[in-house]
Amino acid sequence: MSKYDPSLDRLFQALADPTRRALVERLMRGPASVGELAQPFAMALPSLMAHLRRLEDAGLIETRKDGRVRTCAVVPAALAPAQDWLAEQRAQWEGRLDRLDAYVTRLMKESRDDA
Amino acid sequence: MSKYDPSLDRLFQALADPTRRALVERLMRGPASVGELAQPFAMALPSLMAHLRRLEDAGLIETRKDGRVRTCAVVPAALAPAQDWLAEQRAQWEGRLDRLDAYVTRLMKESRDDA
DNA sequence: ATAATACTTAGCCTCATGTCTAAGTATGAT
DNA sequence: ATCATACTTAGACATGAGGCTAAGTATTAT
Repeated sequence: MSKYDPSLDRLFQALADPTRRALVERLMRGPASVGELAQPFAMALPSLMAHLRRLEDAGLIETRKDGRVRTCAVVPAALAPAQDWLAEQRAQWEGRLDRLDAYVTRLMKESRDDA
Repeated sequence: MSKYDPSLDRLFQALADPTRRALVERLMRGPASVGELAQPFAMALPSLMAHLRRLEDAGLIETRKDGRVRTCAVVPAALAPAQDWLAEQRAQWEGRLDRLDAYVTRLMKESRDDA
């Protein structure tokens, strides 16, 4: 488990930019066109498009072009690998605490038995 | 909620690199010296040190130098903001589904009443 | 005092990222 | 047919990221 997964790289990297996180947050409330998405940002369109491309590469959004309008929608399931990795780390940590706890408990029991 | 938080940038960015994720995974099993951490990686020490610095800047690890040995330990709580952001997105999405569901339910009810 | 160990610092290199402007293409409206 | 709209593509540019080697520093061992 948790071997090297290049898609996790792209996923975390996609989420590491405030503009892209804002785009995801916006799309979680429903699909939108590129123009609508761009509107709140003080950024040239091509720059924003580049962010959308990165989100799409990471699998976080899907887009489709109808006529001259491209509509973007979030793919919430794409967040799962990130959540899973984080949860796995927490589990690892908690397991470690449990083992420490068991160890200390055993030590205490032994010292009591020795006494 | 979920205004722009630059520390999330550093956190996600720190997790976007496989070497750094591996370091975190390793440290979740217990503290280690720089040398011990470096051992499994085919990478010059300074390169690895740079990764450790990034992890430390992101708050994911803490280090302390005793004599000539620097010991590194993970700070599991530092993962929380990432988990929280992800959970918030999921909640947003589910809220959206709930509203959709309510809407459809209402439509169906109305069309039944109309009939 | 010398030498080995365990990092550290400095500097270089290449590629990736984020941003821009300017020009191009495809579609919808008139 | 012409024009406006909604992206798209291309190219430039500055900065940051990830890697290396070589040389430096502080500790510990002999």
